[in-house]
This record gives sequence, C-alpha cells and structure tokens, in this order.
Amino acid sequence: MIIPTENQGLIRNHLLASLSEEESKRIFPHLEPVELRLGEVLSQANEVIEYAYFPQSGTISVIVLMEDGSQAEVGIVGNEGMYGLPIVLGAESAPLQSMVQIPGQALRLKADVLRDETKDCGQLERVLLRYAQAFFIQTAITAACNRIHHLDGRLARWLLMAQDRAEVDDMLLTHEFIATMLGVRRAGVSVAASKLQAEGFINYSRGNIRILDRKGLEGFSCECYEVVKKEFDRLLAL
Amino acid sequence: MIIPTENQGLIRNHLLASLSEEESKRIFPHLEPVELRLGEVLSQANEVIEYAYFPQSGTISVIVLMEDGSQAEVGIVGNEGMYGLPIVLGAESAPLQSMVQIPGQALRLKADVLRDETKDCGQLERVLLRYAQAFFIQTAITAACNRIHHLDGRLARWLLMAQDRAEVDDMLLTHEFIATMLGVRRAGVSVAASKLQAEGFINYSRGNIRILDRKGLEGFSCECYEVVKKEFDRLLAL
DNA sequence: AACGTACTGTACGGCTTGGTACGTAAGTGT
DNA sequence: ACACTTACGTACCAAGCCGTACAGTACGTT
Repeated sequence: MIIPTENQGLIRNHLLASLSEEESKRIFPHLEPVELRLGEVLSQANEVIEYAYFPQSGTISVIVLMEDGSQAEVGIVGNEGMYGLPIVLGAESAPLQSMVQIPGQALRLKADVLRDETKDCGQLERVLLRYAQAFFIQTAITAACNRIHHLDGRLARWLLMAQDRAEVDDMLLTHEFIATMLGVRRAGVSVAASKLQAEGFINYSRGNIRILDRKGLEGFSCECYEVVKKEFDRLLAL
Repeated sequence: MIIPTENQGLIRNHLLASLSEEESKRIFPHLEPVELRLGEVLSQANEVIEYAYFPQSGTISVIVLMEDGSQAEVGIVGNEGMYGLPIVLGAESAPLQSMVQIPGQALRLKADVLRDETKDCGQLERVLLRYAQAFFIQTAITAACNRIHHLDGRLARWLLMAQDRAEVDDMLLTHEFIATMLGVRRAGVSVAASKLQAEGFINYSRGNIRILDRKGLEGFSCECYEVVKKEFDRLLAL
C-alpha cells in the first residue's frame, strides 16, 4: 500500500501505511527520512535507543553479541515492520545490537515521540503490538531452528526472509556477512550457497546474490520460513 | 512480595503482586486458582489461547514443535511472569505450545477479561508489556545461545533459569525431559549432568535434581544466564 | 522376594560444523 | 599492465553432537 504524503513522499513502510488518516496526520510530521547505510549500527547493545526506524527499503538486522565476539542474528526488520520495539514495550535499551543489513531508506521517529504517541492506546499501539508478537514469533522460531535445522535449510530460509523484507531481486551480501548473521563459518556458507546455486535457486558472484527460483528455495528451506511468513501475514493483514 | 487477598490467599506471582490496590480489586475477582500438573498442555500450537496463567509456583515452558517431532524450548515462565502474552499483544493464538514443566499452582484469567483489562492502557498493561520485553530478550538470547554455546554451559544455564522461576531446591526433572527442552539427546544431557555433579554443582538421582552450588553453576554456565537475569531484574524491578 | 519399569551410564560410528589454511578468481587502484 | 584487495572454492583435522544400542541401577508393584 502506497500513500502519498506532503513531506515524506511515498510511504512504503507497511506499518505506517496502515495508519488511519487521523493518526497519520499526527505522526507523519515527526518522521525524519534517513539513509540506511550498509553496516551502520542503529543502536548498540545496552545503549539508550534514540530513534525508532520504519524501513522504506532495505533491512535492519537485530543481533546478539557474545563476550568472545561471536554473534548471531535473532531477527530481521524490513518495510513490513519497525526497529524500536523496546521503546513501545517500556524499555529504554536492550542487550541487542541493530545494524543495517541491506542499505535503503527509512523514516525515523524520536523515541520520546513514539512513547507519547503510544501512550493513549490508539491504533498505532495496537498495530505495533501485533507487530511485536510477529517479531517475537520470528525470534522464537529462529531459536528452535538454530538448534534443530542444518545450515543448508537455514541459509535458504534466511535468503527468503531477507528478500521478503528487502523487496529487491539483487542483494549485496557476501558469504562472510551471511555467515556472521547465521552464526557460522564463512566456509560453511560458501559450501551451502554453492549447493543452492547448483540447484539453480540462486546466482551469486562477489557479494551480489540474486534469487532465481523462490519456489525452489522455499522447498529447500526448512519449514521455519513458512511458519514465520504465515504468522506475519496473519498478524499484520491490513 | 506477598500480599494477602480475600479469595486468593497469598499472591506469590510477582506481576500480580506489583499491581496497585485499585487494579488488584478489579482483577483479582476474575482470577481462578488452578493446579499446574506436570506435562499438562496449557495451549496447543495455533489453537486459540483461552486463559492467561500467572504461576504462583512451578514453571511453564514455551516450546516450538517441528514437523518431524523434534522440539525445543524458547522460554520459561515462572512466578516472575505470565503465560499469555499473545493475548496482550493482540493475537488469539501462536504457533507455540505451552506446557507445565515443574508442577505447581497458578492463577488464571480468561483471555477476554485480560483483553478488556489491558484495553485502557493502565498499569496492568504497562507491567505486562515490560514483561513482554523481558521475555523477548530471554528468547532472543536463547536463539543465539542455541547457535553458539555448547551443551555443558547451556544445561547449567537452563537449570539456573528453571530454579530461579520455580523457587524450589529440588526439581523433578529427568534427563529425558531436560533433553527435550534443550533440543538434544537424552544421552547428551546425562554426560553433561554428570560433569556438573562431579564438580559438586548439582546432585541428582532418578528424576530429582538438587542444586547445591549456585555460584559454581553460574560460573560454569554460559554468559547468557547473567544477561537474561539482569534484563529481568532491570525491567521488572518493583 | 521377584519382577517389571523407569532412569541413567556408557559406547560406537557417522554426520555436521568449527578452526584454519591456502589457492584462485574477480574487481580496484595506481 | 601491474600489484593489491576482496570474495569465494576447497581441503584437512578436530570437536560436538546425533542415532542408536545396551547394560546397570533404583524404585514400585505384586
């Protein structure tokens, strides 16, 4: 759904697009368009979250960092959602890092403004809470998936989820980067990715991945992709 | 915090205990005391959630079930919390199962009542949203932990978290059961548990586990225990 | 006291992934 | 054109865990 607005141009973010005219009028003036630059850290673990980000394009990755430097992604935010749920849920910070995974644009909102706007239990809060539930399910399924499923299927799922949220065919992602997100070795991703390429599902070269056959990938992916997708569709249906 | 009430006896559940007198008066009449029986399924995946449960003692496990029958726990609820967040966040169901892990008592609340009581953006909703954030962090850390940390440390963490929530010294838990929760083999748990016993941290026999040395366990556990505990303390401080 | 059941100890082969390393190829800068 | 950097292909051994199996041991039942 794309709604033209005075000062923000087109609204490609689904959460913002789903707001009523009245809420839009109240909130849109506070939205500030910003670039999401590859690798940019939007908030460090345990630091106060200053802004909520509504991606218009690109994706934001939510990551757990361990003491020894190892890390793993626990959720992806694209134009279907928002980064900044801790603000809505009453926390100023969280022990998670968020960074730009696929570059793009976002509309950001000061944390204070978001807190005020969700105080009155209006439509915005209802929408964001349903999104919080969807995001929680994404993370919960990821927790089990990380324990149970193998790298091949997890990689396929991750590519599908990233593309759903980025809404572009070509994604600038190196094996190295994907390995960090999945919490595995780069070499492991290279092996798994070459399988996907051999099957004709994807095509990649030097940091550029193109998805050629979504249906094929979905079949190859672990079941988690479908479970999470259904849940997002169900909870965020407009 | 323990508050005597007319019809419910003592309130051992932290969330309920933190409510103001006014909110308590409104909500407590709707609370129904129930037994949490070992292994009892409180809600099946994708089925409508009829009740929210506020444990007074014992714990509830939130679990992801895969198609092939494998499963893994993504969160534990004890008397610090509530099972039923999807209701608060605007969902009628979730693709997760909840079952009683350690038997005890709970106060339950009809989903409709909870929805009504959190409609007006009162103190109850604020408390429950902060709890939602804490529970989300628990699940997010678990997702990364499942990927990165080894069974020994994960077992130690799980025992600590279970005991924090159950608030009993002896826990009726077989290796088989723990293995299901951690998403690993029973034999793997037996090996890891025997290490913990050899270190003098725990003592177990035929389905009964006693924690002897919390500090020792905490040192042996992966760092995730501390991260999650701090987050709960921080967000749910009364 | 004998038996059956449930729980735990232990073992073995095999798969997946980790850690590491090195080679090759495709761009990038000079 | 050249070196240089970055991305990927591949290989090796080791570790961790899986699937499975079987034996031993505590407990409840009869």
